[in-house]
Amino acid sequence: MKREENKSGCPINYTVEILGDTWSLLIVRDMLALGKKTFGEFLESEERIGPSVLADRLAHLERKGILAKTPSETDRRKMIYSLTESGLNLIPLLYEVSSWGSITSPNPAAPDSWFEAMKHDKVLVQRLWREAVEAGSSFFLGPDSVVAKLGLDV
Amino acid sequence: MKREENKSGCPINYTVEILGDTWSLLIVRDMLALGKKTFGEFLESEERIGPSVLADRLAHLERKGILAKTPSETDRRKMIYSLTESGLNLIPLLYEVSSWGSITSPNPAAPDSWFEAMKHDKVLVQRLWREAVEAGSSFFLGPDSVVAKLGLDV
DNA sequence: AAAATAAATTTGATTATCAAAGTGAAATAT
DNA sequence: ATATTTCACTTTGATAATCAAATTTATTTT
Repeated sequence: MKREENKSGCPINYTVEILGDTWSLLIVRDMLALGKKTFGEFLESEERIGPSVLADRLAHLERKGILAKTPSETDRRKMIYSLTESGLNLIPLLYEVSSWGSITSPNPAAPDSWFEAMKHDKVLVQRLWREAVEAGSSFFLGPDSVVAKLGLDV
Repeated sequence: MKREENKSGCPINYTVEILGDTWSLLIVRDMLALGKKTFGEFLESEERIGPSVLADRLAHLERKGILAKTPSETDRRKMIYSLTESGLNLIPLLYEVSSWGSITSPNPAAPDSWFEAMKHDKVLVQRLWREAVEAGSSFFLGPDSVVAKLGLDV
């Protein structure tokens, strides 16, 4: 994938040039859905991304303004990755990516609470998702998670 | 991109493994937004896809059940590509891809009618978009286009 | 002081992508 | 009827991305 080009000004092409690869959206998913924040946590993803590709994708997403990197205050080896405003704005997109995969895949594997959440109004779920992340939680985890607010996974 | 793998059952990963590349969503865009149907029309896209990559992506999307290929009845050289039900179901995803690109890109280039449409209720626009394609039109073109139904581009 | 942990980087092989040229069948023009 | 054009690809050879595995450097824990 010859990245960094500017093949056209089409907004769809813009998004695809930033996120159209195998790993970028999975990293964003790990942040938005599971609250992952460190290199080591991303390395442990279900899909087994390698460290060289991970480092490359994180640098790419940082340069494109999707996420930011700050040193941990408690452990100076660690870097903390967090989403920018543009990264948070990916919630509706990620919701539709997950939704299409859920209805199209012959055997989608996700927590039951995801499939339960899909039965609710999508605008509501997407708003709760943003509020969860802004409060330091994520879709599935934390006291302000979508799962907690909707009373799923009880 | 080592395609055809099954790295996990995650619905997001499922979608990304099918559509996570530079060209697949642009082909779907050309079909849904502009009503393109033939190899030659896709070749003329703004982003200048080459014939070898186009042939590969079309075969990929056909094998994944996003589109179908039938010989033209009027010209036996031509193949007509059309979207399947799964392909039509990409409308909400493509809408969000375009929406994120529109608010994130520093200089998005699209017809004014797209930006006008974004001001309307997204569920309405997505429903009109599907109806347009089902009626043989597309987002921008044809008597049943979204643009026509919303009275944009007058 | 030694061992473990964290965030990457390096290496060398495999795979995808690219632009440019070429192919064969069917339609159109002469 | 013949020549030319159109159309949907395929082939080719170079460039670029991706991969798993091993290594490096700095920090933290034992």
